[in-house]
Amino acid sequence: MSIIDYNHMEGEFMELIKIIKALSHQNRIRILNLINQQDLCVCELEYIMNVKQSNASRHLTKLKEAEIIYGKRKAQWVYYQINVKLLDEHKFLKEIIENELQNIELIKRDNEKLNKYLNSEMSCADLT
Amino acid sequence: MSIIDYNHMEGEFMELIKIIKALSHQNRIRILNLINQQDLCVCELEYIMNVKQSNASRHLTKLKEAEIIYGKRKAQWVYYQINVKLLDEHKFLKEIIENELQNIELIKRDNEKLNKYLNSEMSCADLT
DNA sequence: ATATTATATGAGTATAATCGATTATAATCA
DNA sequence: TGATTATAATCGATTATACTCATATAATAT
Repeated sequence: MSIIDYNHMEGEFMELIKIIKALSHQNRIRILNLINQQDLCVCELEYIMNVKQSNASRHLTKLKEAEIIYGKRKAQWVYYQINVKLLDEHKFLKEIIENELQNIELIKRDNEKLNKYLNSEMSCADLT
Repeated sequence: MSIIDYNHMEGEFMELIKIIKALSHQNRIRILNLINQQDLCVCELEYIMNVKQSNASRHLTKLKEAEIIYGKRKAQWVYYQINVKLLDEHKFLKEIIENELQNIELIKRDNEKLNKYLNSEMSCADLT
């Protein structure tokens, strides 16, 4: 039996805690901020955030498990996007993503790097 | 060096993550819901939530460390209350506490038990 | 088919969070 | 003062989370 006994916690509460836990890491917040502006694949996040591929992938998995994001495959790449439906159902999520992050330096730098990348001629294929 | 290297994370980001982490446990959410309605001391929370004293106290400490709540001593008892200033600065907090919890059965039961207690002649002194 | 590229996952390790029981501290009361 | 009560802090054990490296899987390209 685990300490947090999800079997004795009803679905709605469990889901909320799962969402909040998914937000409780800086890399996952950074990912949400980025893909809220533009669908991105793992290697693009890896490049913009300057993290290991496995790191980006694992954090994406956590966000996916909480259904905050989902991925759509295009050729080799999986493009991740925000689950707008969930954002509408849980306004605090939208609040965090859209209003809590603007003054954070690391987020600003991520945004600059994203914009530079988007304005360049580059694509995922050039990032390796 | 810790995995989450707070030294390399600027203050604003660190503070936000700390707040979100403080929300990522069902007992802490329950506490916030309760003291949002009424200042309560540890033994009252222990009684209403039916948890161990050390459990309630530790979760309160986490919320205190994130500055979401603070305690004021009255005689032997420490009454905890919401930090309204922080709630105003971070609207997602207010969103969660006031709009996310109403449909959760466990929260409803907590509220019922709180109201029964408040309508009774009982005080902390009677709970042991 | 084989090689290449992108993504996901298993393994091992390190750190962090949680629990209950116990002990320490702080205020009150007899 | 000494006993009582409320709260906080500590201890050891357990579970959860996060990290990287290496490998597996999936799609594409030659």
